[in-house]
Amino acid sequence: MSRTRTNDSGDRMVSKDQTDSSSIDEGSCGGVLGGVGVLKKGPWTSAEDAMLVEYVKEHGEGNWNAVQKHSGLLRCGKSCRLRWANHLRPNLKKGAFTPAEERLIIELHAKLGNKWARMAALLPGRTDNEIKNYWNTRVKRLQRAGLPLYPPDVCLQALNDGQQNQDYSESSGGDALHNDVLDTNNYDIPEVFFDNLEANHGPLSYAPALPNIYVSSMRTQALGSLKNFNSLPTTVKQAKRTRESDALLPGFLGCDTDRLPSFDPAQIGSCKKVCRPFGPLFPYDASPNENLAPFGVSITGSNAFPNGNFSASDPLSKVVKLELPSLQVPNTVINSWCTCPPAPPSPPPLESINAYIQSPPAMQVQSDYYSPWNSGLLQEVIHESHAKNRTSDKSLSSSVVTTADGNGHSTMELYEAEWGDFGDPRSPLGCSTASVLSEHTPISGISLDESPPVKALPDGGDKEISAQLDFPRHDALLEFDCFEQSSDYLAALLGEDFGSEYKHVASPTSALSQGWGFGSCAWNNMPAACQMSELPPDDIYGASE
DNA sequence: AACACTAGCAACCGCGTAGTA
DNA sequence: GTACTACGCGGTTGCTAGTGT
Repeated sequence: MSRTRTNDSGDRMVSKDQTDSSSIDEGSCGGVLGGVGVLKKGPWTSAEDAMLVEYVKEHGEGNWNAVQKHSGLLRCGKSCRLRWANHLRPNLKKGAFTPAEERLIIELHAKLGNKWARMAALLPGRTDNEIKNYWNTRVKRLQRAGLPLYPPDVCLQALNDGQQNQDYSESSGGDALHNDVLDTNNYDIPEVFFDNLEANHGPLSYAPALPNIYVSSMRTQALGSLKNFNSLPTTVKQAKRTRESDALLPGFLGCDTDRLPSFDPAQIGSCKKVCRPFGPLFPYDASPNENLAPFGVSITGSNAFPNGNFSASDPLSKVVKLELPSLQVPNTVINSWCTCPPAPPSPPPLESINAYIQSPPAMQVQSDYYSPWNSGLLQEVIHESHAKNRTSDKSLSSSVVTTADGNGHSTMELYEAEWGDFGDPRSPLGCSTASVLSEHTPISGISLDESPPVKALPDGGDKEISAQLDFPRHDALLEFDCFEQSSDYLAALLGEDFGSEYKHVASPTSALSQGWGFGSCAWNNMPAACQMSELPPDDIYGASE
């Protein structure tokens, strides 16, 4: 299916041009330029390429509108620039993306969103258009397959970056919701990961549907439709287009050590910052019926859903509409709903929350709405619930976190299959993120409607969850060969400083040892199921120190 | 073999933004 | 302040090649 891209455009274009004189048309660049002639559109011919190359050799890049003037090329400057940038400039790498590149793209996209040019800058020899096409194709493919867009580890890392950003913003003393850093870095990221452990997307819910998917590119979909997905980075758009200002890079590279939150094991269970504006991009589906935040808080206008998915016609969104973009939600809301102890003044009584969860209004409470806030709230609730009444009150957790089918399968198994190319997908968080992603899988082959009802866990259910999340200890993650490879690759691209840190972060084990990256992400964003586990973190991940 | 369908890619288009004269 | 230029990006279109019937 895949066409060879190597040097194909020219030849193909020649034939095309030879047969299609209609390619000469009014160009978007003005069509007729200064009476010189009609600007040509359509595929480039080898002759045109040669002319352009010659021009660039002589005059260098830039001033593309002068190309037509100086070279006689009947192409608009824009077209020339694109042609040069995408096909003619030296050191362009042709051919299919390598697995390492694919992985890197995925990682970058998780961090940067649709910043194709920025990604291209980190992928030597690749163009933004190429990356975009690859991504869009991939999205479509995975969408069809009902797969999540991102592998668990990438999701988690992105989330962790968000945490870092949050930490940074908080430590910087600024208004976390209004400072530029956040505007730039903290894109609305869906959260509430533990919801996705719902049984209704039980393990392997769609795994059988994807046997033949191109494994190396198989992560996705989670994140919904292509449009939804593509729209998500609109948050990036709104984050203002700074020209390689690197404003976003900290988010992605996440390696500004000054910003790195220290990983305090003592903090692990404290659930202190469960609500974070998750960092760069976590594209996901924000279909209309998923806009309902827990407890009836429907956050509309979120930057995360700029694509119109917040349909006014959506009855669910009528509950409570916060018209502010998510990052502009009043602090009071945030404080009351998202922050954990110390003593949040306004969190609804646990009982009421429980009541709500257990007897939600007549609306969808699929827990598949991911606001930047509900995660924190839920985590808090869960945490409190767990702390308060570890043995008696399982209802809350069971409402939020449900086990799969009880047969011991976990969603990770799916990813194990999906992510074979990238080593062991059974990251400690694979369980959650996979579920999270699957939650937003409209085309998963299993509709939400078909999902089994959320079931309350029997006593000890949390342990069951824990058992189901019986992922290997983190030392098993050493199998993340490809991940390491891509990290190495990134290191090579970005220099040792970044590379080393990124690699450390990228490496689950090193992340754990360093106390961030996977480590901090792993726990702070740990699905409730994991957090509710009786096991201390060390018992989950294994001794990290 | 012929046809229809589909995936992937190159290129275009329109809009917005940044830099500069 | 304005115009111009270049760039970035999302969306779209059209073509080619592969695949299925």
